[in-house]
Amino acid sequence: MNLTFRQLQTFVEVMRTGSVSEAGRSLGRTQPAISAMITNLENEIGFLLFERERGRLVAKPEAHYFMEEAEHVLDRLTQSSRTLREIGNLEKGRLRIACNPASSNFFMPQLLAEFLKGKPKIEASLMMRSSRIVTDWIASQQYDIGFAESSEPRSTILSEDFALPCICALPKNDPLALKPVITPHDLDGRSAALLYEEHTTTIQTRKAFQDSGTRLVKRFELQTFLPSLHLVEGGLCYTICDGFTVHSYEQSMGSQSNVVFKPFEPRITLNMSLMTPAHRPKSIIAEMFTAKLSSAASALLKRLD
Amino acid sequence: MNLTFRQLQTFVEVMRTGSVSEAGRSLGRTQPAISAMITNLENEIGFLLFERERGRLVAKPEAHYFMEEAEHVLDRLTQSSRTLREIGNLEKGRLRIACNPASSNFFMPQLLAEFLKGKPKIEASLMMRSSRIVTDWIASQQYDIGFAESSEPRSTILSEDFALPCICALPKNDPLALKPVITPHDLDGRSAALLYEEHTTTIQTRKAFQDSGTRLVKRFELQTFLPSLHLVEGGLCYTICDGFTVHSYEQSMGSQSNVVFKPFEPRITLNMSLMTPAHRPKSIIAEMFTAKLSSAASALLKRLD
DNA sequence: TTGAACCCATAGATTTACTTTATAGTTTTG
DNA sequence: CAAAACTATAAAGTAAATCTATGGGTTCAA
Repeated sequence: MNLTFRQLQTFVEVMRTGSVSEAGRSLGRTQPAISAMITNLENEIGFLLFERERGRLVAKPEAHYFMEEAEHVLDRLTQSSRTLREIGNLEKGRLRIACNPASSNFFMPQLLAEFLKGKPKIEASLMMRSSRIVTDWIASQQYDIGFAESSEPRSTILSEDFALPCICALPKNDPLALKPVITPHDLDGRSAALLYEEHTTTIQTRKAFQDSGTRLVKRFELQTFLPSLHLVEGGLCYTICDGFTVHSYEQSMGSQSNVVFKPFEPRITLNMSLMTPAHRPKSIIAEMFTAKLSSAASALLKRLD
Repeated sequence: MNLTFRQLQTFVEVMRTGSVSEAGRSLGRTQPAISAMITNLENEIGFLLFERERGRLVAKPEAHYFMEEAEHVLDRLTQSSRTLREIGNLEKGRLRIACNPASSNFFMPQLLAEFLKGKPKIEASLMMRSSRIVTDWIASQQYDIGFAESSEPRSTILSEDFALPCICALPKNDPLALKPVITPHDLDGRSAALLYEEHTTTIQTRKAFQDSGTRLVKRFELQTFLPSLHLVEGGLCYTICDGFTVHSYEQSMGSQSNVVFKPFEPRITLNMSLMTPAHRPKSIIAEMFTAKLSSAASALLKRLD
């Protein structure tokens, strides 16, 4: 016995309308089509579902029994159709994102919020971890999308890289704020806020000062750049921070900030990677968000230049 | 979007086996058939379920999502198929039977037990009530099958009638036990056990004695005949009882009984009706049992003659 | 590196299943 | 009693799924 969707649908409609002709009308088919399909169904299951009395169909008790089953099946099927349509329309799905602290303050949450607008059924998670952990999570396929500082390429990770220039932050009233570009000479001997020594920005900054024979004075050592901007605000130091932090600060402060951002030469870059697990297909929703993230990162890169 | 079971089945098999070719083998179809059906499914739902990587199919996350749905639908469908098969094999169904007291002792329960042998999923009920109530229950379609003393024909009831001759019960050692047929003259003036005056057997018995000018001496009045046979056993009376009671007594006593049964002339008949609701289709199981009951009643009728 | 054995996709022919049209027999209805 | 329901059946047409045949790609081992 091999039931088909068409048979169930036809049977249910005949039961509901109580007539072959009416079912045909309601299903947009002709009466003989319905009649033949019911006859065929009966032959297939091996017993009569209806009795033909005076030219009409009368449902046998077995038909009522079968009716419940058929309706359940059809309900499940239409539910599946709806689910598929939702997936196709990007209304439904799952999105697991991990990012590093710098991008987690404003950049990523803003992007995600915008992306999820009008998609209430998307189940999304955004986790903030160190870049090393984010990378591991992508390699182990625990997350769909990772955005963090670049590390050694791995075969298990597909990544798109962005070299984001770091920007020098100075107090608004600092005379240097009038210069279009800041160099180590401008900052010779002044108090700086830096990250821990192993961080790529710290290493690059030290090298820049060393190469130009100027003095880098570390007055503050922090885990992330964002708090350092409040120190700059207070005139306590300058800092050369990443673009995400600039973005975060501008978003949170608006125009009434007491800090100005200036390009720094030589370039100190923060290499960010947009990572996805290799050897595994991406969900449609993940592909869409990856594209959005990629273009947002490019836009930020362009703005920082 | 209009999903078919064939599509779901094909998709599920491809997911399970992880390959179009393997799914084709397992489904008894060719690889191109599967390939085309998957492509078609993808076109219909509007997004790709698989990625084609180096000549292989790799399921996208959406496919896993869809897989659960598809399996649910198919599970329900195969369950429905099984239910239908069970109904077709008379393994499943419902049977509501009502019968009068006389047939409820042995006749009906034996018949039902035999019928239900090997049909554990049949939900059967057998109720004993007066013939009047049984008839009402059938007319009101509360029961599928009724077996009771005949009453006036009703348009709401289909019935098959059986005129069962009543049989004279005598003590084994009674000289009359040697006669092949008993008549009112043989019993003139002897103690009898009868049912209540309104009962058809009582009326017919009285008339038989009256017509032959002999005396009917009612020593016992009972609701049913079965207890009267124990009085006959004790040599206290004779009785002219219905065939079901004879059947019940023989079944319960076996051969070591102290009662003999002899035909009685003129005939006293108990009219029984096998009733089913008119204007409503019978279930297959009810039809089967009706047929069995009909032939059992005919057999009993034949045996009593 | 080359051939064998896999894999999947596509095209054209074929088969199958379903539908429509046409028709006839019933029953119900006005 | 005629008209308008209803269902069933047969024949013809259509759409969908399948098969055969083929080609291109990958993997594996000799």
